[in-house]
Amino acid sequence: MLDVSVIRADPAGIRRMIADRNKDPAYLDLFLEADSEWRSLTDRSNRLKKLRNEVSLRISSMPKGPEKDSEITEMRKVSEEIKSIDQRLAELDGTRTECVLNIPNIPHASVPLGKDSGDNVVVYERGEKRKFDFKPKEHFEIAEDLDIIDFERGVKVAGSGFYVLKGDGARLERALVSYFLDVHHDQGYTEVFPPVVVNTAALVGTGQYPNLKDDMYCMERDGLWLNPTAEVPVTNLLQDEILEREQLPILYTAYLPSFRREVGKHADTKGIIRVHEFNKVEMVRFVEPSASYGVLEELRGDAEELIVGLGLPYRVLLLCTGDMSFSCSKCYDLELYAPGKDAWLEASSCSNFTDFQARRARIKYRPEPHLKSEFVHTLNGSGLALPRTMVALLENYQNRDGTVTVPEVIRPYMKGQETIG
RNA sequence: GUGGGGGUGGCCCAGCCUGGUAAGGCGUUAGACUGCUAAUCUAAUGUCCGUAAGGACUCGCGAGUUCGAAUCUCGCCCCCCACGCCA
Repeated sequence: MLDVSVIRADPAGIRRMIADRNKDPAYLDLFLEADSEWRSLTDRSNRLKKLRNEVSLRISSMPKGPEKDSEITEMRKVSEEIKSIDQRLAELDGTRTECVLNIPNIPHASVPLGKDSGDNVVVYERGEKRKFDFKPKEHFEIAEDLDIIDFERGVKVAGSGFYVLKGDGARLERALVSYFLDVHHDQGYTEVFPPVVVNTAALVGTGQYPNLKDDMYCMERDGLWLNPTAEVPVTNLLQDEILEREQLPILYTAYLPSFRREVGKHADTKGIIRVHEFNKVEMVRFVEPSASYGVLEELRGDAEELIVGLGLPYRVLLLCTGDMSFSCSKCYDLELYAPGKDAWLEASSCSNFTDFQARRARIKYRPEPHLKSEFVHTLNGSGLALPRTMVALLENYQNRDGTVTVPEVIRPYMKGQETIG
């Protein structure tokens, strides 16, 4: 969330920003209204409390008698008034909080203005698209022919949008996860394995709640949610903490299944491009504010290293204001080329959240020892999402005879196996 | 799940029975003093409102009683110990 003083200082600028991001400006208007009443009532409540504090202290040393009784009667009335004002204040504060939680982060100056995904900018494209001397198949054909993905049985045990990896498919998935984690380890990340479920406070912290609540699975009975991305549990590991400057930067990587309801999304019914549960390796960084935009480039490089290692063609997109997600100030998408489908698949999203998440989750650090603490900046990026990596890999490495060559960097994780099928 | 103990400022800890507006210590920073360091002394070290002066809030969270709640009452959360159950 934004610093309320930033909102108060330039409401018109914030209104323009919200429009650039295709978000609802109603929360801003409601905030400004509630905030101004909240401030004046806060002042009034404080004055009455001051009076009560003074008189109460005086009462304690007064002798019994009519004078004391009348003071007590008077204060009883004051207390009632305070109570009713504070009730109204609580309502107003609730409104203020709700509003400010629904106002998006401010885009960085380098982010292109744009309406939707059509206005995203292709920064560059790398890796050669392979020339096929046969018609490349789509991933689900390859996988079914090799019996490494079972779609029907996934539906049987969990429903549509779930699938089963089998045999070399399951082994390949596990190998990819290990490869990703090992590369991140060498890049300086500390591996963590957090809970798969998260509470509502954690979702508020990273910004998925309230605006994405319909996209997540909720276990109402226990007040828990299935994480939509490891970003949520990993970033919130440091919720409510004050770090010393020497502790920064902190780099975490995590492998974790992620869950999305995908309501209202156009269904890619065939295959594993859009599913309800998928594995993902995530990178999360906590850094000093002045470093964050430079670190975003590094983070993107960390994800690209995986793609280059796998030998897959890809491109880098800089998202425009209208297409960026709610919490970030700048975001790159990495898209893998899938020749069977002849399409670019988003396999990673690398974002700088500046202090937006840190303020929601109260993650601070002290720039100077024991002086005033400030919010850190948080960043995260996928490295990488498994299903789409799997799709790109199967389609790029397929052979005329229906087999799939295992990329060299993956072979050590599959006991040296060179082909599947 | 049951029983017991606990949650107090950046950290530690007193106060709770017996209500009167958070004591003390540590760490750190600044100043003073001192050849230097250490020690010592003084001050600062949470959030909010306010241009400021100033004020309010803050004792796990929420509600209640009271002129007044860290303190009393009720509900909830979390941690520790023991027992129970269990992959």
